[in-house]
Amino acid sequence: MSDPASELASDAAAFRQFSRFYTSYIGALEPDHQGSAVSLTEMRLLYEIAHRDGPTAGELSAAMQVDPGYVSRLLKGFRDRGWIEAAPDAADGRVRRLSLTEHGRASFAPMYDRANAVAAEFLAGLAPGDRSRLLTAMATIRGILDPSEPSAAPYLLRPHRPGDMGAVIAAHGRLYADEYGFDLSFEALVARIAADFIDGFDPARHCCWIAERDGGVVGSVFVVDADETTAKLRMLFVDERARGLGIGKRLTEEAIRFARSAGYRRMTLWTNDILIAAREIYRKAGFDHVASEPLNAFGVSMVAETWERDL
Amino acid sequence: MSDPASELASDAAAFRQFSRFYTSYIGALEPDHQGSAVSLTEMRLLYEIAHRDGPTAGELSAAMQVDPGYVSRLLKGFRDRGWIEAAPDAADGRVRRLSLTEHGRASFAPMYDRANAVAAEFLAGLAPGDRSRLLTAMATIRGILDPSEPSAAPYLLRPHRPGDMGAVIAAHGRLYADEYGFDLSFEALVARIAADFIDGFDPARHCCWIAERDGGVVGSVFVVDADETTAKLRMLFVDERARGLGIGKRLTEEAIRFARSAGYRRMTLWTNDILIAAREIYRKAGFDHVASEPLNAFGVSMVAETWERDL
DNA sequence: GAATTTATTTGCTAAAAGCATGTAAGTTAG
DNA sequence: CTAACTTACATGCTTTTAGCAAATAAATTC
Repeated sequence: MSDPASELASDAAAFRQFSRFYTSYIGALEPDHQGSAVSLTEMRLLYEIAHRDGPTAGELSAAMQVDPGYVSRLLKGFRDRGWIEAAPDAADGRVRRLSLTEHGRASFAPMYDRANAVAAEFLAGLAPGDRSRLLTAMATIRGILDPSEPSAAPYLLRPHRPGDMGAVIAAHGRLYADEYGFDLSFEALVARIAADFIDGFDPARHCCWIAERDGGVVGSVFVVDADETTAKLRMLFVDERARGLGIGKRLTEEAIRFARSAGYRRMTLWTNDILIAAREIYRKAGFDHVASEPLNAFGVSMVAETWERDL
Repeated sequence: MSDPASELASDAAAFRQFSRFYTSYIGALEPDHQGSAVSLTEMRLLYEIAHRDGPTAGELSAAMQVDPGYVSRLLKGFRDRGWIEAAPDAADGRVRRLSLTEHGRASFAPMYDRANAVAAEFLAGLAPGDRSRLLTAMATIRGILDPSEPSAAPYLLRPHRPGDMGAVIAAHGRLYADEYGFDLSFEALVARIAADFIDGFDPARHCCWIAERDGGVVGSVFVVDADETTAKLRMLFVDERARGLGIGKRLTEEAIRFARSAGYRRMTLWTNDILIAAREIYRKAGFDHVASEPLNAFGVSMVAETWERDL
């Protein structure tokens, strides 16, 4: 597993195994096209015609990776059945813009609905949590394989809810242990801070933002009060796997926005010299480094830093 | 979106859209079978023969949902090429058990490897984070759609390490909120217990077991000291998705074993009347219910119970 | 305006896969 | 123990699916 080449090979095997599984699974789930009025390819073609704006035959052939001659033949069949009509293009006399007729739409809809109904029935049989996990996972795969479909936001900011504090604690513990060699006592400290946050939570003065991606917590930021007019930013983190999306910047901005609207006049935060990426985010967000002191904690030596900015 | 029926319908549409996308995507990715020695179906068939133990033609036809006649014909082709051999069954003279010959294995391997190599090359082109997200998402889908394949590795017990306390806290918070309606203050309580455990950790007197499965924490148990001769079992949990594997029983046994070897003479634990499954585990592990008192906490009314056993 | 390119159609063909029937081996009712 | 039925696989025949290559017609380039 440590050898990158063999890891890649086993990933490839897993990938293909999934594909094999999925295609056969879907084959079993899709209503039987055997003997039905339209084949699966015809169905796809109709779908594309319905969901594009006046496509041409060539466009469909290219998009679906189907032989143009075959597409032409299938379209002829649709025309014979009165499902589509082909309007000559104003600019180019060779191409013909295709669209479903009323009759085509009426014929296609029930076929499409029937297939969807089978899928819906299947989904309804799943536990609600599984259903959303399934669709999230599908969106994830789609987002990775098909960059043209940026499928909604790559991440989501939301307030905290049960399970989040633990996730934030776990992420801090793992991250700081892996990257900076902190020992377990750091995770204990974070756990206490999180517990204090919950027990003393005052929505007017405190706030927590959780960054979520693929159903998992990938970032957080907390705002608590240092004194009457000073807010304190705490526990900012972004998971390694979600970096480069601007999540850290966004969380910091949201924290500042909240602090301002809650009436604080200054904001302070505590960090240290080894957290290079975080320092950069703070600097760009308008914080200044105002004090330093050496610190031995969590089994590591570092320089603790205080940063501040006016709001 | 608030209407459950229309939500289900849109989920179904998303589900099918993904399937459409994925099958066409995979079709494009698989090496071109056009003109190649074997068709995709032949490839699947060879794969099934290689990965089953002496399958029969009928078995393959049923599993792959392919016409028996067609399967028979394809098998004949394989036999003609010397790729498979058919041994008559001892019990039933009609059936013939199939297996790859050496030559068949040698012919199949490169085809299979080539397909895997294409997949590997594709995966190598992805960002490393995307690759792991992709495979995780695939495993998620597979786990939901195909519960019969609950991954090879059942589970693993190990001591705690960075990130585990947070995971345990998160699991408690989520689980008790979902199943019993506990509010956030419960998660804060668990966080404090976990923090205290780490800060006061004494390997001779305390212990923590983490149950891990597919790289995630799916269960835990803690042993701390109540007094000189009494051990206290705490924070036993098993994730919903890992139930039925005997993890709860196993964790409890390990906790008892540790307590005994650490020299404790009694073991006590605190639970409540609504945790039916946990109570059953404690009962079977030899604990007796010795005291009850009503409790209002975490936004819920319950009856707190103390259980004990000698070691 | 001839040559070339592009969008679509059509003739031909091959592969893929199903249906119906056949055959031999096994099972069961009388 | 046989006749009737069932099961597992094989074969003949056919349909469906889909590709290649050449044809046609409009558009573009030289």
